[in-house]
Amino acid sequence: MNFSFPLPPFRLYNTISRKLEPIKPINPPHVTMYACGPTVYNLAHIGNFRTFLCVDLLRRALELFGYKVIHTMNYTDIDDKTIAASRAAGLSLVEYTQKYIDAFEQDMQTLHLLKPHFQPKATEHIEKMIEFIRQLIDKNHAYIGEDGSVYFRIASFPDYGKLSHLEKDKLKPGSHILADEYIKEHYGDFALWKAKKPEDGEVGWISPWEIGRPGWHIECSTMSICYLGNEIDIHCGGVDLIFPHHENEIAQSESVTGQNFVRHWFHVAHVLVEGEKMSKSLGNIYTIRDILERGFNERTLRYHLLTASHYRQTLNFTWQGMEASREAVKRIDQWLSRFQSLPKSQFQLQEYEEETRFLRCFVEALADDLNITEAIGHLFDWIRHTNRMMDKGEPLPPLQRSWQLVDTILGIGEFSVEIPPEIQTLLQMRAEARKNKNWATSDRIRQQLQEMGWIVQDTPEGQKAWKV
RNA sequence: GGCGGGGUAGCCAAGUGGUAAGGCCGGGCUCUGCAAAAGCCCUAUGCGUGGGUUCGAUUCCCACCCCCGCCUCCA
Repeated sequence: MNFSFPLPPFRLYNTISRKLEPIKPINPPHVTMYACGPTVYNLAHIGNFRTFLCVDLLRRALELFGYKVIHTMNYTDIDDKTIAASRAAGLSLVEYTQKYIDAFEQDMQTLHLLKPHFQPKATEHIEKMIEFIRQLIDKNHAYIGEDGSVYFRIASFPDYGKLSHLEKDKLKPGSHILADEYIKEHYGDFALWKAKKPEDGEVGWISPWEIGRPGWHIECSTMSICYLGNEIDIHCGGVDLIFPHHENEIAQSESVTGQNFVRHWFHVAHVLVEGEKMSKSLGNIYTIRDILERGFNERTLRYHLLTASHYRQTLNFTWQGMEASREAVKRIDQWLSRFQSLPKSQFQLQEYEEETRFLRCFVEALADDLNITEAIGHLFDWIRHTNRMMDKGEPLPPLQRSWQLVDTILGIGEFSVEIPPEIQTLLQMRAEARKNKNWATSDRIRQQLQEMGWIVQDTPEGQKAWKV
């Protein structure tokens, strides 16, 4: 994308420094980005997708700024939950998780998420994890517990706690301390390899230690290094992963490589539903499909999860909020439909100061820690401004061009309706009736179309129809 | 207890040391056979509370009150 103005530095909040910092890629223009993906034991919910949507926004913004992003997102397809759920379903682990991987990919498409370049599965990298753990043991960062599991020794890593800003000496066992905790040297030590237990059923891999399976954190370290290198530019995830997951990843990775693991830590705040945390007992865990069933389309959902608040701000999901977003998307659609139906001859202003100003503001907002909320504000200013020009019949700048740029970021797609033949026929009949000022027939057809799920509007350019 | 985030109009939400973007809702007008859309106008002397610094603070400092998250496997 070429801009007629200089691009500002791209600044992003870095969890580890707690400051806004310019992106400094290791090998510009490439940016290596790893995102902790879903645990595939059920359908992902809107909270999960809010995070992935923000990661997607980050990627799109970086690409707009000319960076070549290499995006990796893993699938956690082995852990307590996947094992338990697959056994309960009477399926093998792979059969079971594949079902939810497929569902997740479908949902990603629904929400117009760009496909990551790599989507590795934990179960396909067991060998590499074993090698990784072996190195940790060799370097005396890990030890074998009495139960045969392998644990990371946090005392061996002086920087432990640098991401979450927790002091390892102050870590105290919580109420949910596990029965086998006494096996570990320090309650902060965490499992790299888990020895097989009866409840694991058939699941287990042969290793230099007991038969078993990898701990959770090791997969991300292994796959991040495997696909993107010892040090990467950006590592993403939900805020809940800061501790212990990402803290542990740092400890493992830096202990093995002796290098800095991640330059920029990007964390997305959580979603609440009607002011409350999503939970099974409240029955307020919504999946993408749940939202669509409520009659909201996927573009509204994407728009809402992306723009209702800044990514570092908790998003309180409400139906009222969804309705507001639906109206906002409709307003954008009306504007698109309006200028797209104008003759080419009306777009005469190749150079238009106001357009440049708008694009500049939009881009600068994004460069300022992905301030999408502000960027959208500029978009609506631009919409109002150009609607006014259209009202007056003034020459217009090439609106399609600026919209395309904006939609590179928003990803809510073009407003395009495929009108089925039967609807087309009714519209023609109505147009005919209107020509003869046969209002009764005109209104009857409009009513009929509405019952069929189509809204029709009369504009100076003729009828316009779209699906509810 | 430790660490962090937040309290801005009916709802959502940016933001700045000089006097409050934007969206939704609501009201008025214009346009229109009607409807819808669109445009224009209106809608916070006010930014949790109390002090302080300042010519001036919602924005800086101090104290206090609420809400939320994390503190071992939840995005």
